Amino acid sequence: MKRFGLSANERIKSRNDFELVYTSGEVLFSSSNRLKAAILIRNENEEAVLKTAFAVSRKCGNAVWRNRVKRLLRESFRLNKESLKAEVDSKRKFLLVVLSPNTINQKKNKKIILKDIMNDVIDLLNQIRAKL
RNA sequence: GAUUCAUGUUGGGCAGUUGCCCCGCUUACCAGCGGGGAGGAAAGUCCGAACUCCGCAGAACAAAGUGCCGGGUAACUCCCGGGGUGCCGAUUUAUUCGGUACACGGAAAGUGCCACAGAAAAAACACAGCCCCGAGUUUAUCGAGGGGCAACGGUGAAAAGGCAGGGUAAAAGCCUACCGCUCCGGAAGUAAUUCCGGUGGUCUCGAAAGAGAUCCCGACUUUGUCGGGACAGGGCAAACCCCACUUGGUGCAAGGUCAAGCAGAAGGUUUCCGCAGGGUUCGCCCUCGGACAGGGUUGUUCGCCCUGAGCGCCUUCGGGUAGACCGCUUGAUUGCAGCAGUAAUGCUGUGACGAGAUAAAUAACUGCCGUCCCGAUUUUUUUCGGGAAACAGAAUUCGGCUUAUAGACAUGAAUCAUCA
RNA sequence: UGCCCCGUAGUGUAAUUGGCAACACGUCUGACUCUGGAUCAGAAGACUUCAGGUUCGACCCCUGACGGGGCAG
Repeated sequence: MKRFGLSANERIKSRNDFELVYTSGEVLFSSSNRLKAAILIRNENEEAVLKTAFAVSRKCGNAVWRNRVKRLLRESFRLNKESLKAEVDSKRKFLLVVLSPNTINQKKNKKIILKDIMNDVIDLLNQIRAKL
């Protein structure tokens, strides 16, 4: 397994998993309120599972902007997921995460770069780790 | 030379690290190596097709669309060429040239509408008015009444061909010349269309269309033939409509293959014993007793209690959900050259092809170079620091149209400045 | 991917054979009141989303953009 990779079986791909997260999960907000994360935690599981997805609503901006935000979210998650992964592996949790933008949109943040996203992602990951 | 606008082309490059998607190979479920990975609009979804399934003997109607003519094309609400009309500019004084815009069939098939104003808004019930006759009487520049007329007046977006002359009681295409319109004939052109010539009367038959006779005019093959308007009824069809032409519906989540789970159907299995009792359609069923199996009862054994069902299990079948795969990218493709054509485009030769995802990849960061801007330094060149780089993301595939686009380059127009 | 609807004062709605853009709330000014509210009187506020076209004349008809909303699988 690559250290900073994010391959297909680490991502949420089925519709059932999404409905699980949105119906029975809970929602966390970053400290600056710019991002939000919907998560689902289950304790008893044979093997540790950590799956992620990145969702951006159509109301935030056009297709180019939405794709860019998703790529930046994925990039910052990919670079900072190591400690969360170790926690999940040691405690044998089942964890689903969906990261989304909360207050940022294309009108306010036309040009968006990685530094704008990274700190909020790290903050959200720390919150999730505290919940485990 | 600068700025602005319009049109067209282009839409930064190289290297490294960390990642993602597809293909191939090595491996064996973890990886490694190699190759490839957004656009001119991928957008809007406004048209046209390919392809798919469904429907369909044929015809007609309905509905929708198109609408000067010819060509191109697989097809088109597209493109090219030509014509007409309007506007602008130049030339010039009645034409020619250039640019530009145009949904540009039919208003004489019918229906409808044209507010306000105006007498009247469509084959005029004529307001003010003009002219003639004129009872009457106050004899006048009066006038009941009857008749003729539509020139002139104001309104309006639009008022029933224009102008001039004749004509008349006053008038009128009532007549004439020119123009315009319509129609007819001839010529040019594939056609739209253009050019040239002509565009009178009387009588008879007929509902009309039209036919015939005669006079006149013109032409010619010259005594015969041919041709010869009704000056009418404005606009709107992006109002209904008429005419001509076109169109079956559906859309890759089309459609097809495999197929968990759940539900369904069919079949099999569905404990054994009793000279016990009863019933029987002779397959079997019910009751009782015993064994056997499973469960419960307290931790174990015995004992006791419950159960032995059409339940469960197994096999097969059809349809088919989740899911997987195919459709899925080489095609009405495109660069260059030649030929045909005014052009759109076509043909031939030769070369190229390098996305195929499906909660949806094509990215992030760093450095250097190139472009532009700002600041410092410098006579300038240079150097240093900071900043900017658009519109926008494939989703079955093509042909168009429309819209969005920083900077650079090219062409054209306008304005300003400088020089000659 | 395909399809449908809407756009009018600050806000919510009217206005159709095509003929003066209307109403309510809100805003402003004045009156009443010690002040405010309520009430009364009056006023302002629209290039009818934008750009073209048809027409004498367009919120209305046509074409193209832009924005918003919705539906189906």
